[in-house]
Amino acid sequence: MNDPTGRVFDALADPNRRYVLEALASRDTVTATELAAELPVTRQAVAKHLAALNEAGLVESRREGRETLYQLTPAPLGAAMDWMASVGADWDARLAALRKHLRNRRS
Amino acid sequence: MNDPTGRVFDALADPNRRYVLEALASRDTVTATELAAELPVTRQAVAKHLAALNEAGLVESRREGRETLYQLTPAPLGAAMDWMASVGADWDARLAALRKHLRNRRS
DNA sequence: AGTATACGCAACCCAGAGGTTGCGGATTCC
DNA sequence: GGAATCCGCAACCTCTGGGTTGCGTATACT
Repeated sequence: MNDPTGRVFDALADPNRRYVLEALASRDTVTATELAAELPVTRQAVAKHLAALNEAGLVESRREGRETLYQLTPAPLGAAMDWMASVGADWDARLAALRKHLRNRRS
Repeated sequence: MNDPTGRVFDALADPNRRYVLEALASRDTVTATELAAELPVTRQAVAKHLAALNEAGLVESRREGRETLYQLTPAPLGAAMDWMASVGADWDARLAALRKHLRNRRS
């Protein structure tokens, strides 16, 4: 799991974690207890998810007084999207080659 | 897990599954035993992974004689990329608004 | 016909992820 | 100072996901 892209997909694989990211996308700062009120899980569970997101580099934490604020860091999403795009692109290339080959055979 | 996007991320969360997709991107057709030779796992394990990828709509299977051929179907990748893009975009929008706000305060 | 190959199905094992409860320590409010 | 929040740490539980072995079956080779 040293692979950063792998950690991102791992982080995105959980629905609660995706909810956290969605919330973070429209709220720009959030605390664990705040999210725990909107989710069917405990504050500690949310804290673990935030830790996982932080581990994946998708989130940064900053302590402000007695509460810990979490903030989105969408950069790693780019790398993950690049991976998917490359898989899709290579496949598209092969598909195009196949089409060309079929056209040549037919003529 | 009715959410199709969720199933895609779930599928991409496993390194062996990502290897399968990479192989499939450059080979356009593949069998379970073939992949099992290149991976540190059994044929059955690979078969399960292919089943998971099929469940996520990333792969299609077709039986040809005594072997089962698997083929990439990259369409669902697009939906997953859209999800990530929207999260990133919303965040970027909020960031731009914050910058604007700071500029106004400063002047 | 007999052997070898490729598959699917089922039972089983096990580590780890997601979740909970129960604390104790800071920080803010009155 | 005392009560109310907000947090982190740790122990614990449960269940599912990735993996294996074993077996029966269908297709291909010779």
